[in-house]
Amino acid sequence: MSDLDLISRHLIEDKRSIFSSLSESDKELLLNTITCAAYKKGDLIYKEGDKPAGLLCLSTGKVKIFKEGVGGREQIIRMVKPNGFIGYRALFAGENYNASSVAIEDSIICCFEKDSLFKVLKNNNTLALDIIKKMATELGFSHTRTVSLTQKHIRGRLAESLIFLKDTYGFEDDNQTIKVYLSREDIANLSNMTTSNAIRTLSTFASEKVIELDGRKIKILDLKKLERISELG
Amino acid sequence: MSDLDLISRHLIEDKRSIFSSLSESDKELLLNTITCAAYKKGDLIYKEGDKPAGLLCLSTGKVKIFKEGVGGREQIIRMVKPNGFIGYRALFAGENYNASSVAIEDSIICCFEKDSLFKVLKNNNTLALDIIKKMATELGFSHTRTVSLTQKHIRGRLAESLIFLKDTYGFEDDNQTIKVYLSREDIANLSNMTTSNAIRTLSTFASEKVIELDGRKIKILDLKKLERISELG
DNA sequence: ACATTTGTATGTTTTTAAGCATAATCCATT
DNA sequence: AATGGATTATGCTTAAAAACATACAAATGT
Repeated sequence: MSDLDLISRHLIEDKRSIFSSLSESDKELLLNTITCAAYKKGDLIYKEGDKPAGLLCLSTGKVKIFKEGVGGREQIIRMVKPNGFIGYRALFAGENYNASSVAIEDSIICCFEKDSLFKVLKNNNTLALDIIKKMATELGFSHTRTVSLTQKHIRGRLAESLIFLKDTYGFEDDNQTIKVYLSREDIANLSNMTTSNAIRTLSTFASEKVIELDGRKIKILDLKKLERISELG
Repeated sequence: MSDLDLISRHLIEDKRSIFSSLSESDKELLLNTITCAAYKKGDLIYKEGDKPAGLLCLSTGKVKIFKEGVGGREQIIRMVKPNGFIGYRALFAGENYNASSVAIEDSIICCFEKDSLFKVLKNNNTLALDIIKKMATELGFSHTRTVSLTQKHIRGRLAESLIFLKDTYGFEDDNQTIKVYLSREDIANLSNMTTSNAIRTLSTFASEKVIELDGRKIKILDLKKLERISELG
């Protein structure tokens, strides 16, 4: 059995996978039509307007999903971690992608082929209900985010983003360093601000001993304070 | 048969309803546990933190859905028109509401009881897939809106909101007047700006002959121009 | 019919964050 | 090791929108 076989099998068999409770034959159907690919850091996975070929699932690595707005300025709308889905919204809406996706680390991504997936989906109500639940949760997240990004001030937005990154990717072994290494530009695009302001505000947080900076490494020194900054707006 | 019976039956039987293709017995199950209620303009339907009792569906009237943000400032995240669902996100996510809902016109709202609905949903895959599609579309809308609200300037945001209201509620018989009558404050809360700025910018649009104002009545005189303002940001 | 509140309108000031400029630093590649 | 390009850092200026202030009109309740 090849490495990629193992990888795709794991995506389905893992007990946290929404596919884990499928019948063996359904699992086989999905496995037989899955394709996996490796992406280098910075590689484009898909861009706005592309047609989804299936359901993408991140096996290893990290991925950002963003929309291009006014004057090409990008807004990151989601960060994906291993075992997370990529671009499922467009697939299920029957639309082309209206966001773009780029690997921010070397990544392996598997694609569940569309027709097989829908075939399985038609006969598995639990799966459909799981997807409904997943999307409803994501929609709630999106609404919350809209309000934060529009109403909070720069400090609040940046603090929220740092907490979001911590919640998504967790800490390194030191229990302080956020386990993702973004450029200042990406942090800005996540937090709806200019790169200069992201840099400036990060420095301010560092001088206030809320965080510690070392290149792209961000240590959270005082989570309580960061949460207070986030809530204050 | 009572008026309310007729109303709820119509919600299910109407060919555009997602329930129209259900079996007669499933329809009966839903109908037997439905409850309808009348709301006056300004009435609260539910508020953030409330627990959903079922799937709300607007029969007649108009409803706004909004979140409270920094300092109680509200952001309208959705406007509902007849036959539209209200509060389905929280229900399907298995969460309490994280937005509030208020009737902006006298409205009749029916509630499909939760357990019956899920019973029907478990045995109707097409229905589940329809809901997935609906939510995926809504999620796309939310992302687009996030980018508009954060990146566009005031004029662009207001123009977009006016077009959105036109697309949602349509025109009066004159083919110009937007068929919804919101306070300046609601328009502001829809467009992420202060009430003063909504008033000011509406006046500017009127002086530029893009729209015509008469109290809460808004006539779109030059849709092309409005679209251009919206796209420019 | 009157008072009271709520909503609309518009001018002025202040705050916030974007925009722009420049320098230093870090990387990648030759 | 040298070069060029991207990234990070920081100061300064400008633009955008919020905040504030006031006036007036419309709706609501007594």
